[in-house]
This record gives sequence, structure tokens and C-alpha cells, in this order.
Amino acid sequence: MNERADLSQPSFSIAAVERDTGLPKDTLRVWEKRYNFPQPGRDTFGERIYSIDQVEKLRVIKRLLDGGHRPGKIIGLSIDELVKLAEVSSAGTRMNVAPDSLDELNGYLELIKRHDAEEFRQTMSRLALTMGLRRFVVEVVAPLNAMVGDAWARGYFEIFEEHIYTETIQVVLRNALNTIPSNRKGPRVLLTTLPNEVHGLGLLMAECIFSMEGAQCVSLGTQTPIYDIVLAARAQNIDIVALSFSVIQSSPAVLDAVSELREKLPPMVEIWCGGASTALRKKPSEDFVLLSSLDSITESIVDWRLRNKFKQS
Amino acid sequence: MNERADLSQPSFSIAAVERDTGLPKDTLRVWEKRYNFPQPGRDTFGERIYSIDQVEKLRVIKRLLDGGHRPGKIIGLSIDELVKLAEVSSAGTRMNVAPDSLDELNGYLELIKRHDAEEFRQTMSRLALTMGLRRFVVEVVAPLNAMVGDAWARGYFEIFEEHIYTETIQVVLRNALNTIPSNRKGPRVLLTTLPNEVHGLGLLMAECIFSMEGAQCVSLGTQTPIYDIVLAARAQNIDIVALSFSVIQSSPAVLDAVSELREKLPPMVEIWCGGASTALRKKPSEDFVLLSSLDSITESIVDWRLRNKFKQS
DNA sequence: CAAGTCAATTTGTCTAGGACAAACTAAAGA
DNA sequence: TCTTTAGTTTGTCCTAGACAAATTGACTTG
Repeated sequence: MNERADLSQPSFSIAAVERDTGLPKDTLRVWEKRYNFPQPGRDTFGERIYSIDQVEKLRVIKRLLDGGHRPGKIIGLSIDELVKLAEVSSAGTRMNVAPDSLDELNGYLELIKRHDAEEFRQTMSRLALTMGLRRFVVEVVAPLNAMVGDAWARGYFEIFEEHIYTETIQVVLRNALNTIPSNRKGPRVLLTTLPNEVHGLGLLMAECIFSMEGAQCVSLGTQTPIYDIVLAARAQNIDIVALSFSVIQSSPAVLDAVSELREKLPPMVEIWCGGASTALRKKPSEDFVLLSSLDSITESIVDWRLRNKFKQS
Repeated sequence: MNERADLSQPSFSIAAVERDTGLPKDTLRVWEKRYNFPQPGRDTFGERIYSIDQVEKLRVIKRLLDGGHRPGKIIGLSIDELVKLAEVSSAGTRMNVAPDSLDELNGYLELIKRHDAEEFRQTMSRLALTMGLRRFVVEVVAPLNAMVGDAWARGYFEIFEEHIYTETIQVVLRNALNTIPSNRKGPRVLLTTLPNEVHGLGLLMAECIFSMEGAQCVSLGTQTPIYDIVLAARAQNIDIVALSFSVIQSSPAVLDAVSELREKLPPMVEIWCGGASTALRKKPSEDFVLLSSLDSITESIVDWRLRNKFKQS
């Protein structure tokens, strides 16, 4: 609890670093031995104290790790080299955005950077209305998410700016969702994330698309244990379980969890997985339907309707 | 990742138990030595495997711990005794609800238990409209929260049912918030929780009350690092930082964190703390204003207005 | 009788070093 | 070019011990 006891020389306990970076204590200790980084100082009781620089470097490293890099290869690099690497790695994510709209998107981020939260909110609301919710989600929110993640990893965005972004988008999307009339005919879709996944924005985006395709959405929010997903699917008479994965996850853990879920779920219930995670894309699997982009939700729903005509009561 | 490999005999790794109960691995290991509970089995590799019963008992214990009980005193009790204790301890929370409305509230919970999520949502929306948002929040949502927490600790609610509850209330409250016109005159309030606190419903309830009192709310969502609260307060020109605490927190950690925040924040910016946490109520502190109930938000705002007339631009 | 002080006890979290399976890489073979 | 195999990397678990911070309870004082 004693991190940043002093603004001029903030320092972090190992627990604080775990909280702020997502790297478990055990990992931090073993890195120290193996790679000689981070080398924290010690307080009077012999306990590790990490500097703000170390924490920031760890954050960038964590992000690169999530993107598929390996610790041994990158941990020795300087912070500048890491940041450069992060830019290169993330370039792929933005590829599907037309270069001219990139300027526009950057303009929106500038609103946050200028701390004009109210203006940002209004701009987003207006866009959602003028573009239509679908295009807004696919062409604005999705790329903005990636850009915000980058900006944060590069130290251009503070955490609180990311929070304001997330909160604002959430308000706009939920507001839009409210305007979509519910429908008693479409497939019943359960939306959630697995227990390690805390990011809920992807889920909300998916819910928007699903709802517009006439699905009946039941959202459980984030972090539902596998067993509870099974229970919920039964209780809510669900046709499709939709899971969202951010970059954060290690491949095998994700695939394991999904196949475990597949095992416990009745065969009639389909599992659809989407999100930025690279793990999903490694091997095609029989266990689930891969939603490679937000657009593919639409296609998959059309497909589902064809396969399940009899259900359209 | 391998918890519950089999539905008939689910078992949990130590990491899974940490995730599901909130008790750190270190604590689990040291309890095993000190109190002989839990005594997990071992797999082929000598690693601990916890049974579902152990996990459920741990969950109830965690809840009692949060309520102020001490591990040494309760860890030896049977699950039934623990549950009884939980009922007694939580009785206080519900005291401020008239006995006849208790039946009504229980009726709402039954809707969830019957898995009639849609009906529950509509009932809540209707209540919010007919009672008015303020009374709805204070007289329905607040006690329901406590009851859901209890029901879960006692094993009457599954996790997914709690998720559905939380998600539904969130939708209703956010929807209601949208209808409140924003106001350029009231105090600027920053709402968030400290990094260990994941519960966001309390925050949303507070935001409803604040907004209805004409405050200008900026929500950062949950888990904002102290330093970022300071940055955000400066960037957003904030008058009041409002923090929400659920039961989960240990006393000194909370008070420490708040006084740290007090130190770093400009003196003009006030800190208001609310929530179920017992820690806040221990000692009166100069560092923050205690919001002992949702109602006291209103009083505190009136008070603030008197003290800051010049600001009412 | 309330309030403060001090010692004893309880409790969580840190330390150290070691182990090992699972994940990944790269070289050899089909 | 694809699969198999051996080698390396990496995260997470293990034991055992230490100790500060938090709490309790007995004692003293106003």
C-alpha cells in the first residue's frame, strides 16, 4: 500500500508492481535472477522497492509479451528500443484503417489528451448517430481501442486518460444499445469473458453488433467461471456463447479453457470466440467458431440462421 | 487453468482458488500450516488440488473476514456454523429496511432465481421510474446489493446469477443517468475506486445521487492508481474526489491510501468516501468527508454549496 | 467508568533457492 | 515442405523461515 510515498521519487512494493503491471510476484523475482532485470532496491527490511522507471519498462515489456514476444529476447533492450518495437508490432493492428481516417481518429484522441472529455463524449455520440452504430463500432471504436492501448504503452497516455476513454465509450455504446428494440425471434446469445479477462469493452462492442443483427443478448459482464457459464447457458436457454479475448492471454490457457467449456456445454450450444488475442488464430479448432473481426459476427449470424431455421419460432 | 476438469469431482489449482476466492496463494499456504485448513490433496506433481467444498468454505470465510471476523476464530467452524454466522453478521446491514418491504425485495431476487432476467430488468426499470431514481437507489438497489452478497456467500446464488443481477442493475442505472440533464453549475465530482477495489456498482449508485443533486460527474470507473487520481483531478478541474469502498478492504490499507491521496491532492480538492467498508468508520479523520449513507451525499452537497458560494459561476 | 498505554498474540506478506512441466525453437529426418 | 525430435526458455509451483503491522487484552490513569 505504500507505493509512491513521495511524488518526486515514487517507489513500488512488489505487490504494487504486480497490481500495476499484471506480472505475478513469482515472475518478477525469477526475472531478477535470470535476466538481471528489474533490479529493485531494498528498503530497511530487505524488501524490494521498484522505481517508477522500472515499472514503466515492465509495462511496455508486458504489452510486448502479450503481443507474442519472448522475455529473454526483449528484456535487455532499453526503454526506447522497446517502445520502437511496440510501434512496429502494433502497426499490423491498424493496417485495416484507411490512412486518411487515421488523422481523423488521431483527432479524437487529441480531445482526450486535451482533457475535453465532454467534447469527446458528444463527438462520439454524434458519430454513432450519423454513421450508424455498426459502422461506428467497426470503423471508429475498434481502431481507437488499439490506438489508446498503444498510446498508453508508449507513455503518451496516462492511465486515467485511458479510463476516461473507456468510460466514455461505454456510456455511448450502452446508450445506443438501449435504443435497439429487443427481439423475440433471434438466437439467444450469452456474452461474457473468462475469469482472467477483465476488459469489457470488446464485449460491449460485440453486444452492439449482435443486437443489431436481431440476436437476444444476455451479458454476464466480465470474468465468469467456466462452470457458471455452463449453468447460465442452461438457465437462460442459450443458443450461442460468445466470448471475448483481449491480447493479454497466453495461447494454451485460452484454448484449454475453451475446450473445457466445449466439453461441459451441451453440443447444441455453439461457442463463438472473438477479440484481439493471437491465441485464437493459431490453429483452427472444432471447438468454437472464430470471429476474426467484428464484421464476421454478421456473417456468422446469417449462417446460424440458415442452419437453425426450425428454431425461428 | 485446469480447475473443474470433471463435473462430478471438480478440483482447483492454487491459482484457481486465488482467483475464485480472492485469497492470495501465500495466505492459502500459510493457513494450511497454521490452521490445518484447507488441506488440499496433491496431484502427481505434488501440487495442491482443492476440492469444491474447500473452495466454498473459503468463500464464506473470506466474506466473514471482510466483515471484520478473524481467521483464527472462524476457520475451524463447519460450513453450517459459518453460514449461520454470516446471517447474523449481515442482519445489521438490512436493519434499515422496513420488514414489509423486505418481502418485496425478496420477491425481486426470486425473479433472478427463477431466471426470468427480462422480467427482472423490466421490474427494475419500472420501479426506477415510479419511485424516482433517488428512492430507487436508496431503498431498492442498496438493500438488494447486500442481500445478493449474502445469498451468494450462503451458496443460494450462483456466481452467474450475481453477474446477471449486477449487469441488469447497471443497465437500469446507466439508462436513468442518461436522462438527467447535465449541469454547468454544480461542483465537479470525480468518481472512482482505488486499485484493489473492483466493485463498480456502488460507484454508479453514487453517481446517480450526485447527478441528481446537480453535480457534474466525471467517472473513471474502478481501480485508478492514486497518482492518476491526482492527475485526473488536475486535468478535469475537480472540486470533489468521491471514492467508493466495498467490504473487501482491510482497514489500515484503506486509511493509508486515502491519507496518501490527501497529501498529493491540492488542499482545495475535497475527498469524500462512502461504501460498506467498516474501515472508514473506525476513526473520524480530517483527511476526508465520510458519507455514512447514500442519503448523506445530499446533505454533504448542500453543505459544500454553502461553503463554496463563490464558485457557483 | 471511560480512555490511554503497553506487551502478547495473531496474521499477512515478504524472502530465499530449488524444481519441473509446458511452451517454444531449431535442427534433423521423411 | 511438412513432421518429428531434442534442446532451451519460461512461468508457476514448492518448502521453510522471518518479521512488521494489526489486533487483543490486561493494566494503568484521569
